[in-house]
Amino acid sequence: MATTTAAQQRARAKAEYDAFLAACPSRELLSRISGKWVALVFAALGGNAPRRPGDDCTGEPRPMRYSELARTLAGVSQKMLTQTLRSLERDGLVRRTVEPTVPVTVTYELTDLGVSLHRTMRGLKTWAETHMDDVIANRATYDTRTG
Amino acid sequence: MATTTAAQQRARAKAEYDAFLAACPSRELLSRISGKWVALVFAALGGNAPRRPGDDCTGEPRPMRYSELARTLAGVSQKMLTQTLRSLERDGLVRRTVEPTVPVTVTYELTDLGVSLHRTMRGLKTWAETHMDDVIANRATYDTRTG
DNA sequence: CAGTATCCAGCTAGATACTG
DNA sequence: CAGTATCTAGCTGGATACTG
Repeated sequence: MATTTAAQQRARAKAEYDAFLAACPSRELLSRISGKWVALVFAALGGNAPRRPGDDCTGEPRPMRYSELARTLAGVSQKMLTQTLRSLERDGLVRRTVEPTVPVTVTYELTDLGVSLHRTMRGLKTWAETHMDDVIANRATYDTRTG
Repeated sequence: MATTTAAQQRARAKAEYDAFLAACPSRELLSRISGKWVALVFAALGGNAPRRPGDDCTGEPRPMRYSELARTLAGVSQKMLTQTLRSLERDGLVRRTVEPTVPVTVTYELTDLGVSLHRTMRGLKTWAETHMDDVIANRATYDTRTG
């Protein structure tokens, strides 16, 4: 009988790897931007969503109010919008400004860090627009081949 | 009383938006690459993981066998490794080759499409390595400010 | 060697209702 | 207007055991 079982060795490897994964900045970033509404909030605050349906996008970052974001991201629940904005604020990607009017006025805008991340994410957008058709086609082919 | 209730209007907006979201290539791509093991598989097959702990990375894409991948991605379960590889194969990002030896030899390698996506993802990696420290610091500041 | 099959915990996100 | 609070369904990923 070995001094460490296979299960123990796997548990140790897992613990080490979990630590590595948790510390890995790329993984951290991926989980950051892959939230369901994160990319949409970036697009809206980054000026890549039309102000109104049908309008052109300016491509210029601009502040937006909570209710305007809620309208632009049609379908988002209040809970998820607030949660998403809060976590982005916590990470310093979005700035939240409260004006003490009655009722209060709250605006959100991208920080410099947020703008920089938004620019990086547009590389993904470009790849997606260029190649996702191929991916979808590959899926269809695979599915018919395998029944 | 209105002819459509607020709940009905929201449901309609949600249905439309869900369709938009499902069709959005960027969202599709994000969910594709944000799987826990996807980036690691890309790094391994793309030559950005050391062949053995301590080795330098070649940066050259190369085929790897299933067991070699399992060793490189320490901590991955067989289920998740197989599932990840299958889905990448389905999307045409990874090619799976079976040699009918006894027992069988199976190798995985990036396709051209996979290499192209891997290159795009390195933009994220660069941003992460440059800026994630700031993000972590921002988090800490936010947490102390809010208690 | 390279998988399948089954079961289960934890997390993400949505629905709904309420408030300073 | 801009939230908070609570409950819950569904999905992702992990543990474990078995196989051509």
